[in-house]
Amino acid sequence: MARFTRLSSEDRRAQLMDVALAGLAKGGIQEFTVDRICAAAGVSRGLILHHFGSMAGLLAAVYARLYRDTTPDLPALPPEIRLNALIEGSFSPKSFNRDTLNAWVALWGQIANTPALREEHQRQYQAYLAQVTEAIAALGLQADALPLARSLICLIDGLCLQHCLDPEAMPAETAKAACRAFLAPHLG
Amino acid sequence: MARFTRLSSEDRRAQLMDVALAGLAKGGIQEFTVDRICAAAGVSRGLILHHFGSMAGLLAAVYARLYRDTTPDLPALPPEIRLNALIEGSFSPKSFNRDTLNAWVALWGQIANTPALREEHQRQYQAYLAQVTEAIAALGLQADALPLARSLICLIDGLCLQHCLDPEAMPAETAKAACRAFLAPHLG
DNA sequence: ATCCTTGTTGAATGACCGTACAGTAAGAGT
DNA sequence: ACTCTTACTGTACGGTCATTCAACAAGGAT
Repeated sequence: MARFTRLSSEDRRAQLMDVALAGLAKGGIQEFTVDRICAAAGVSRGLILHHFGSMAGLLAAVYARLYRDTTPDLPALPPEIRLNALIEGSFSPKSFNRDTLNAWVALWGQIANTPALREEHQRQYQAYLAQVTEAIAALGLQADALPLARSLICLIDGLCLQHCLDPEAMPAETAKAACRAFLAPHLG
Repeated sequence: MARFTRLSSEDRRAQLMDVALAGLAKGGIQEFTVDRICAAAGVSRGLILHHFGSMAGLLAAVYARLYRDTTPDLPALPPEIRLNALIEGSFSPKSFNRDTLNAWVALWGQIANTPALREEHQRQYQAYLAQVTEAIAALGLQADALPLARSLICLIDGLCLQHCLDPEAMPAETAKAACRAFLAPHLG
């Protein structure tokens, strides 16, 4: 009779990241503690450090997971629908809901003061920016794609922040319309 | 020989808010503790609760102070220069620097999980939105001022977030240009 | 000079924090 | 059936946390 189930390192890591992410979504960074995460996952207190080295390591891993789960894989799509997929994906119920955005904002608040998280952010953002820039450049416009991509990302982030702090003031359709209105002058 | 100086309630509150804000700017929400704030202010540990009731009360007061210190008083300006003043003010060195933005992002991360801060945010944002909407409406355009104001605020917030997380990737001039490019199509 | 309001102190409390680590056991490989 | 790797447990540790509260004193009022 096994006293505990022994998972592969990969599976256990995934479980702990999921549980930690759910905590961040529900209660912000205050929920991100060894006790609460291990209790919610049903494992002992020592397991997080075994798999992630430190709480900062888990935080960085959670950030990467959130990025991967909520940003579309643009290069896999035909060039002409990438921008639309970005907008639809960013404001789809899976990404654009209070819980998920709560986790985003909670993580943003830690980036400046957590070196491991900071490095992970640099990595993820750089890849994300490159994808959006490529999606714009692929349309073959005269405009400079890079600053346009930066601005679009900033607008999306701002809209997400707004929805998180005040959901009824920024519904998904309004947010999509704002992005399209922003892009329209540049797309002719 | 006085063992301590006795300030008016107003002065002591202002001092504690300033010290707390400086801590948020320097080290994020981790610096927002009774011990650190009181030590930095040179007062005893009991004083914060005497003046603010709780740490959440101080947090809400700090948020209001940050809002007041970094947003321009638009109604006091002539209508035709208000939007420009908003952009210049939002990205002036006083507001658009890593420390100040670090405090903003740290506070955003707490809004969803701190009722007192949440209420303060609703108050401040509503007043801010009204001012920006009025600044747009005063120009007498055909466009609907309210959604435009919301989008502009989101863009500004997103640009601030970006600068906070990655300053060199989003200098002030780039941010201003993004705002002007956003507004241009609507201003004719 | 005395009183009174209230700003201020600082110790006490009980809960929670992340990390270290020595020991346990699961389950695949042989 | 045995070994070996390593996932896993759970206590212990030194700090830090917000809050409470009874006592103290500063300084204006009278």
